[in-house]
Amino acid sequence: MADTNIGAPRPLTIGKIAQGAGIGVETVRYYEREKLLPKPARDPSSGYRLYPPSTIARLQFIARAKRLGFTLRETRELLDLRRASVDCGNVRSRAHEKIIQVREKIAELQRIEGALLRLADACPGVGELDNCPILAALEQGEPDAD
Amino acid sequence: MADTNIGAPRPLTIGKIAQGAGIGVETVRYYEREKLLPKPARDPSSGYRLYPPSTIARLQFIARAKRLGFTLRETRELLDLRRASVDCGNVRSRAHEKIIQVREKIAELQRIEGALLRLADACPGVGELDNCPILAALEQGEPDAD
DNA sequence: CTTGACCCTCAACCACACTACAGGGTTTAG
DNA sequence: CTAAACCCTGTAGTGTGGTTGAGGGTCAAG
Repeated sequence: MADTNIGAPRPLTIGKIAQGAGIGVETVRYYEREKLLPKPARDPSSGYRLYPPSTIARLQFIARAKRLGFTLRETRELLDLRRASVDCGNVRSRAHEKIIQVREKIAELQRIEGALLRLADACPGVGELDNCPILAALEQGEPDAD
Repeated sequence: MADTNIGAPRPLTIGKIAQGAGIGVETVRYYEREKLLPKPARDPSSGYRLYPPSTIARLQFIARAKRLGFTLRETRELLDLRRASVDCGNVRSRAHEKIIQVREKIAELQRIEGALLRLADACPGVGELDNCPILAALEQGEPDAD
């Protein structure tokens, strides 16, 4: 009875999508102001915002990007890649920039992961941890070639 | 003449380590207040802070962690793992928590990377990008099992 | 021995990303 | 029909992570 009716978009109110994404209603309105969400349709009589269910996924994406150290501005740029379908070459090069960014983050996390693993492994059995060469790895990355 | 004299720690002033790490002098003092850096030695006559060169690596680690979405508090916890050498079991379990955190971040970044790659690939040749299933991937992750 | 670059403390200020009212209208369950 | 639960706009406040400035002392070159 629910999945036979695919023609209807069954729009959700702001409270529903906020709850679905695990964030506050105020935050959703904030993201709209900051252009991370497009302006939604409105109920003509009440003025209530009406969202397609896919908005929940979009909000979850924003939350994930945030946890990964992307600013809202950067996250908006990621989301805008899909909208800029007019100029494909541009999208490609922007996407590649973002891919490089993402790969750098992954590499840095992997270095931290390795250091933490070695740290956890080395711990029981040694008394002097303070000048352990393993820990130096935690504090050293590739030299910045900026 | 430089590497034969390993006995001398040749301490650096705050300006030098800030420049070495690519951050501001004020930020270094801020990190000291926030206990991400231990209180450094001081020149007895001038009161100037004197840092061991390894401080630069520590600051670079902080910068990296920040870019990866760790808060200063979380970064301090990472750095404190080495200091807590007293209680090894504790260090191990804390390190494992952090490893799990780091692996989640890596997995999320890899999903984003994959989505971006497919986006860049799919771009030239199609006219309608808006309801492309590839883009749905960018907006969808594993359901939160929180 | 001065002048400019550097350092000190302390306090105020800033941007970002929310979060919480105030003061109102709407919807819905009983 | 009323009361709770929801929604609206707008403005103000919060926490984090710095940044800037005032008012001063210190060091290195000429």
